[in-house]
Amino acid sequence: MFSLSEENYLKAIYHLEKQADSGVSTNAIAEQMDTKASSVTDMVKKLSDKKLAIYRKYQGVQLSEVGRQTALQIIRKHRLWEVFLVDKLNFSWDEVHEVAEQLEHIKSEKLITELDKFLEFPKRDPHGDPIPDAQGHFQVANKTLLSNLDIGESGKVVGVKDSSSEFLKYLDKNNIALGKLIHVSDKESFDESMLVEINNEQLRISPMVSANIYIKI
Amino acid sequence: MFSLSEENYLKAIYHLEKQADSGVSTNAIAEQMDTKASSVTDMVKKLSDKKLAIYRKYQGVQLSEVGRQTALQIIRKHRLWEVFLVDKLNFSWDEVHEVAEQLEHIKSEKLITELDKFLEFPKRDPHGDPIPDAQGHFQVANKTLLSNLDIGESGKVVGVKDSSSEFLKYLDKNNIALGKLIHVSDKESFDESMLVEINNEQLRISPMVSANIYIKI
DNA sequence: AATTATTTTTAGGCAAAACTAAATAAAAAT
DNA sequence: ATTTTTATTTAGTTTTGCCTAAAAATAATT
Repeated sequence: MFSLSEENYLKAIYHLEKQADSGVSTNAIAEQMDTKASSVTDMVKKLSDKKLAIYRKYQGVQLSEVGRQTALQIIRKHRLWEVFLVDKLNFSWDEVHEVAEQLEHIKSEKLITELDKFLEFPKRDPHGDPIPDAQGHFQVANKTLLSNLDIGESGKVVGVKDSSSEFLKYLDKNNIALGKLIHVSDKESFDESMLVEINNEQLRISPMVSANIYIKI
Repeated sequence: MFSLSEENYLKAIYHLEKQADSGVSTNAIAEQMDTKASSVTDMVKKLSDKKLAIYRKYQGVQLSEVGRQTALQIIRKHRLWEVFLVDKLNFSWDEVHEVAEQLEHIKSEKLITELDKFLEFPKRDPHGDPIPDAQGHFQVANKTLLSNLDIGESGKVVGVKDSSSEFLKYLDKNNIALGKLIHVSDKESFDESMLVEINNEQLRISPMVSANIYIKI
């Protein structure tokens, strides 16, 4: 159907579209994919020819409906495999990304249908991200970043924005995990650091950290 | 490490080496891989440069020790995934090949170690073929083709030589499966067809069939 | 508004892995 | 021992996806 490279571009554009509201820029894609802008231009033309994206020179790209659906199905596979790795194969949440990055490209309708069933239709991946269903539908959680909470507020950890291995390991080390209750005890105005209570302990966290933890109040 | 294409060549050469005792011919590889002889020559040179194979012009190829080990690890992955698909995801033995063909190229040491553990260290795949361990060791079963049995002999079905979907479906339809006892009641000398007893029923099978079922006496 | 800086695109190339067609070597047949 | 057939290799192309360097368009500054 689509090449590995095409699939990766669709995924990257999908993720970038969530942030930027206008068209996604060539440079943004190049950075995300760790490639050169000229390579992006080439591929974006190809996606446009295949009706997977809408592209106007110098104006950036958007996914077409078909492109969006395709991207969602790749994300679906990625996240289901992540659940598999963590729930069944003893991977930790900071180890799954690379492998899921490969597994998401395996082509088999039955494989993914059965995997979904085998995992009992999980709704979220190990990082708290929603898993689209076969129709591309998924629940958008109403969550905010921990950095948005005011002193005295509390909520439950429901996701992470940065899911890099380094950040996840930091969270593990400090016993911050999905589902945990977190309370904002104090906020330092000059550096935006926070004093939070979690696991009945006080912990000081930098704005880098609080801006990457999703909370549901 | 190695490209998808390189891995597929190593696997093909490995399988062909089992039959042909001298070097594997360019044409044999081309046929197996459904490609052209000239493409094979190109790749075989590359494998030779990388010390994965020993190649002398016009004399065919053999795998080096490294090449053999690499091939065995790909086969290990292929067969473990087949077990996973059948045991955990409700695939039937005629549906697994294509998907395992893709999954075998996923690169992750941990993935395969944990998958093996999760499946409780299976020794054979759904077609009765042995699964090499992490060191490339595997049990060679002493089995013969059903076509080699004489009238009056019996044995247990332990494998298939042809594992094409068509053949496996034929076996399913006739209730022939791994582990079943089979008895040779009669053999027609002029067309080599056989009358066998299986599941307490008499069944006439052609030499095409009896030459593709492995039996342990 | 003109200049400068940044972003994006074009043009031309490269490597991998395939192909076709032609040339050469090996094997088989006369 | 030639000739014919078959197998293999070489040479030259193609496609995909990337690259660099130069050109063109857009955005930012003065």
